[in-house]
Amino acid sequence: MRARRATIADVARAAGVSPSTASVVFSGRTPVSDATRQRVLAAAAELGYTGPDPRAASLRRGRSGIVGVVFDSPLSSAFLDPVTTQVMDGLTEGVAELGAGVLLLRDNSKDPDLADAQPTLMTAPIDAAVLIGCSTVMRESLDVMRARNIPVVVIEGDAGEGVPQIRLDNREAQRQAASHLASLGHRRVAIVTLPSGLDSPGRWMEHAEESRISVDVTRDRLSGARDVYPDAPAFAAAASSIDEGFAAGRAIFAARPHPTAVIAQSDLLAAGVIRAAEEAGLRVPDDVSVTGFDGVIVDGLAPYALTTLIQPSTEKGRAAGDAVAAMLEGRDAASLLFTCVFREGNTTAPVAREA
Amino acid sequence: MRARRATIADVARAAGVSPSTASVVFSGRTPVSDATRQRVLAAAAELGYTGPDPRAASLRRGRSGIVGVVFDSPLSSAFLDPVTTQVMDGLTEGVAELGAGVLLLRDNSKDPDLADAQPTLMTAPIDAAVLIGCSTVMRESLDVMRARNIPVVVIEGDAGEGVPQIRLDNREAQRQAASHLASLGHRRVAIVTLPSGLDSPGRWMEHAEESRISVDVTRDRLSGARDVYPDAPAFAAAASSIDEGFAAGRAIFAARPHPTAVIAQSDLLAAGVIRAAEEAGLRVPDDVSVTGFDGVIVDGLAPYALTTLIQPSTEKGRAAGDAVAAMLEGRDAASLLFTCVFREGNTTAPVAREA
DNA sequence: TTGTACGCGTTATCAG
DNA sequence: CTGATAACGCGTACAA
Repeated sequence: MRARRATIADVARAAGVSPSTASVVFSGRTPVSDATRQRVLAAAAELGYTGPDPRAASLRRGRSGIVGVVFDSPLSSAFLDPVTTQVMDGLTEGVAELGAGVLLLRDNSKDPDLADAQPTLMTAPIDAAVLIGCSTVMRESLDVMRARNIPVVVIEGDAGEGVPQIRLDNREAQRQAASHLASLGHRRVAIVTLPSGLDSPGRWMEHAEESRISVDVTRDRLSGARDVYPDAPAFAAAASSIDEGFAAGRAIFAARPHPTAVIAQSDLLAAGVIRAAEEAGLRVPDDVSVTGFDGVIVDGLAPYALTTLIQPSTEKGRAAGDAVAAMLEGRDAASLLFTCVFREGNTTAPVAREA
Repeated sequence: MRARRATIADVARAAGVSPSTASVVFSGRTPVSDATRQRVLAAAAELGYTGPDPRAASLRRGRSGIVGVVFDSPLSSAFLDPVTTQVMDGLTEGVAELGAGVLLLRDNSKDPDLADAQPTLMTAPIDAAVLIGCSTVMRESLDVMRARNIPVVVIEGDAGEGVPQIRLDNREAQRQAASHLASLGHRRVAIVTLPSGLDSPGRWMEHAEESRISVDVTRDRLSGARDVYPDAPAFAAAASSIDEGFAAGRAIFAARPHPTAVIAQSDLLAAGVIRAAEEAGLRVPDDVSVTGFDGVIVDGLAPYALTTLIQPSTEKGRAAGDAVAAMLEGRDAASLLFTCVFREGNTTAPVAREA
């Protein structure tokens, strides 16, 4: 057994051709006569050569075929959210056309302990980066990206000027749902928001706090609801999950008289709210209407079909992939604003006449 | 603006030191006097040099700091499963200590169309690979891995000899749950299995088919149940989800007399079965006992606490990371067999006396 | 269609 | 603590 693995040069020598010819046989970027191809392949098989070393190829080409995806939350919790999952789906698909794969990266710019151990935007051999939900951090890393000419795209976040954003018109969409409820006659409405970024536990929010919400999505959706219901009480959930929606719902239906409608900022929250309503002996939508947001399939929610806003999450991921591809080809990518489609399910109904 | 980006050589020249010294300043692998360090850093700042190019470093070092994770299902569906999510969590943590990150790879060895576009085990610059749930495919890729001396580890799958496996004692665990039901007096029991790999739709399985189940996990858990209940009817779900469990439950509770207990091969399935039981007017656990498998938190299942087998999924991921680390350091990694912990929740109870 | 020549940007090694 | 040297393995003009 030879100490050193065979290189393409060895193969070329064995096949009696030049290294460049052998290279071309493997990359297929130039026509090669069938005879030589066979010789090269045979020599490769003989030597146990299995193709160009990706590391060397990536240095030479200046491309690694890897796109970094940066999360601002622990990966474990990120993948709990179906929307993130779908975004990843679209993204992987989008970058696949580019011949690239996706490298999971965690934003630990605020956690210096881990910063060394883990690969980062700065140390990973990536051709481009996609930031998911970055709100404020990582300015430093972003400067480095710029200095290195590494394209960056942000999904639902703001990374400063020059960084294309893929976002949703959250405010307008949420306003639609609110208007829908208003047109059904609902006046006593409660809102369940996504985490606000202010603090962790689920709780009622003061009106004055709302301007300090640091999570863009939460703030924008709330604004949309406020356009219609300026005074509705808002409960900030600790996370986007059925269980947190359930907790919020319990708090909400403890009030007397109970609200006749609840605007939830995500489908998972809405599902939890519905459970809480059932627990409180309220029928949905007869006694209380509930709207969601996202349009994801909530496992186990059947037979309800949420009235919700269907957001094109997979398309957002794809768009990010496309944007990255464009920038990699030297074109520049514009920011994109997606819109939601309102879907009326069976969880909203006209407000019951006050008996 | 200069056409070519500054390299470490430029920095060294500007700082009046040798390239190797400059390199050492950035890698920190050798002590450097404070004075020189400052000079080098200053020169770097001056030239807009932001650190070594990861691609070149990876060629030289022979390490890219990337571990590939190969899924045998679409990424979108893979991340729907909480167990996979947790495994990923442990894995990312495990490889982080190695200073590595995780590259998502899809096994498209049976789908030649995509095989070119997407990066694969063969073309991605990875230091090691972790296969999740690989059952039979990818032999070819595996040979290449071996030829390249790239460590491979498999989680809940079999990649042939020489490839360390991280698995669960599925059979023994499931037998425990079955024995628990037996000790509670249950005789009429139904089983809901994970997908069998035979075909997609959820349906009752013929006894004869069971030997042909191609998914290891499904087969092993079924064997465990069969050790106690050799003749219980088995319904193969189309996927591990609450909705599929619900469908299975409906089929199961349509029978008269209905089973007094259901063994589900996953918690999600169990949650769906419970829903179906409720729908059929059966109380859990009074009228029917249900056991799950995995010990994950099922969002929205409260107030039930499943009787289930808690599997150390995060630890499995971590173990895979550790195994990879070991192999990368030249030590060899042994296969690992994890065990589950039986947890009695409030979804199982003694069988009701036949009235 | 094939071969020649060179550099991609770094870092290990070892001597000073 | 610093510097000289020599790869790492490949792709691609360009010429033949």
